Amino acid sequence: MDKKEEILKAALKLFVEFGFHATPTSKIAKEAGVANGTLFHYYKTKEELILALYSDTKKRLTEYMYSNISKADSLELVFKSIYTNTIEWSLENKPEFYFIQQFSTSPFYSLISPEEIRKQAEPHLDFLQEGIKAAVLKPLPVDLLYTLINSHIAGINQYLSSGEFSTNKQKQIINESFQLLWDMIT
Amino acid sequence: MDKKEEILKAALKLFVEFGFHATPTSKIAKEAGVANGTLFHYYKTKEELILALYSDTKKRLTEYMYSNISKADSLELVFKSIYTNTIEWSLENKPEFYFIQQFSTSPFYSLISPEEIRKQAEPHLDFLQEGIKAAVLKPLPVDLLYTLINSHIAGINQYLSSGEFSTNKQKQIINESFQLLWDMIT
DNA sequence: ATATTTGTAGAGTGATTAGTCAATCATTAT
DNA sequence: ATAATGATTGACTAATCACTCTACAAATAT
Repeated sequence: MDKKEEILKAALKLFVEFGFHATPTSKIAKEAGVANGTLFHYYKTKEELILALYSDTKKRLTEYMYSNISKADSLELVFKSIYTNTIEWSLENKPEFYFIQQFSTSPFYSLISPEEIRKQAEPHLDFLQEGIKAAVLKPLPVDLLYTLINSHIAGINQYLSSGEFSTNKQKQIINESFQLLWDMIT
Repeated sequence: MDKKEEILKAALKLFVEFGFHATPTSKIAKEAGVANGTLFHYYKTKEELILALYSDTKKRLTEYMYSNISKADSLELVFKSIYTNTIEWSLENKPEFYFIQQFSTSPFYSLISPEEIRKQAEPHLDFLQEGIKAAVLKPLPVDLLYTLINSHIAGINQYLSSGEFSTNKQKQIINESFQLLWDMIT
């Protein structure tokens, strides 16, 4: 058991349920099964813990997004895989996905340096730029494209999370919503 | 000067800057120019104040969305007016719009009763249902349509807020993004 | 005029919080 | 074996917080 990870896991759970400031570090430590002081041994401040949790979670999402991609496929198929991966991850890791959104619309987000934001978005922007160069995607500003795709995914996640859908129905909605998105940006 | 309004105004400003729990009621009272006790005279608890601020802000947005609509216009033009109104409002009331998103992705959101959520979405859903019946909009589930449109608007707001665009460029992006959205859902 | 309600103030309170600290325990290096 | 470093603990503290309370002022009703 890695205590550092246990602390992150506990923090995620409690932040999602109660919010950042309504979650005392003492409760995080308790939930993680460590002493109060141990938490501050690994993270100098509560803020540092929050930022670390965001970076960690975002990193895990990005890794999953680009997993199981066969480079041989057409750009559309690669794009669809990334899209499907993202929504799958968001549904299989609801607290994590919710946390990312909660964090992004909180004052903590402004504590992330512009460099790190750019660095995190870079692979995605590069991929989109490729699609534009290949004349597959519409020649829109990549930032705009990126934002639209992100919002679309957030919306689909919200829709699928709020209702009760069978696995098949879910897959169908994901496919259909991909087609909507794809038609919009190509 | 209505002190009740001053308190809401102060709370909005501080919540957006610091977050709900990192904003003490004492600071809200100070910013509003009233005494500590006065705040609790109007709002029994801090939670009540937060919920009131959300309802109030959401209500003002909805009112603006449906303003200056000429019923004689085609469904597309009406839809476009609502779309444009919404984005205009979001840009002219950035803190308010940001607050709505901050609130929606916070644990406080679950304190809003399902009835009020339904009631708030109802006019929009009715309007979309109309569009489907008239065979203008694709026959998708209205909830899905609604969520997709909302996300799209949130995305455009984020894009327009993050960069520096001239008024004309802004208008152009709003028009283009409307076309993207319209093509997607019709 | 008098009584009653409502608005306003700000000092006060008990509970809670982030972070510290001195003391052990575990692990590794020499 | 010994030293040194890092991990872990939980009691402790100074500050802060949401909210209360009492007093008084203003407005309204009778």
